Amino acid sequence: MRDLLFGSSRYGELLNSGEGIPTNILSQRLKHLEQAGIVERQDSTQPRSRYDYRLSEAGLKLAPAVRALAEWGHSEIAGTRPLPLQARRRK
Amino acid sequence: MRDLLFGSSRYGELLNSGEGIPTNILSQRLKHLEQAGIVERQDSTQPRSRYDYRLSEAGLKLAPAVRALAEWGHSEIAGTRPLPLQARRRK
DNA sequence: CGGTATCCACATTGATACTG
DNA sequence: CAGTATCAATGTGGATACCG
Repeated sequence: MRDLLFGSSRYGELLNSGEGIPTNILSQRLKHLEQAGIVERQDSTQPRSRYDYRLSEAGLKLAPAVRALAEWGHSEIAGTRPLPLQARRRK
Repeated sequence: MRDLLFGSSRYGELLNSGEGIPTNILSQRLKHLEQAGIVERQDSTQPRSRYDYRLSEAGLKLAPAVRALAEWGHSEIAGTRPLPLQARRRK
């Protein structure tokens, strides 16, 4: 969710966003989030990409919570990074 | 954490706060949270109580995140209740 | 009152290999 | 590129009984 909020929309981007998440876990999470109505998957318009993942309306509403958690982490847990100031614009 | 934020400070209160949480889980979570520096336990000054649990400084800083999550739940998930407007004052 | 001790079920993560 | 399949390890939650 954090990565979807801040620019990633392709599977490969999520996979290499620094988490080191395995492919099966990522795919499982995306599936769960999609079933929960938080993430939407659509065919990609981009050249080398097949799908675009984006947050649904309900998912976008979680942005403040994600941000609050990230800020807490950054202030209380060493080695965690702050979030970008703005969610990246949709293309 | 939610219950600690909104008035509960005794084990029994947390146990009967509507979650239906078993004693072993509650105690385990309190232990974890204490080790994580989010919750503090101290001897109670109250008559029939032995301990008081309260959020540490770091724990209190999670309040906005807890609130944001609760608000999301209340707006998106049927049957979840909103949070009180204010955290209850310390006695 | 505030916990432990068991025991079990299920969820979650992860590494790794493979596929259309 | 975007996944699935497999297997093992660990985490998490829950019911229930018991304890000082």
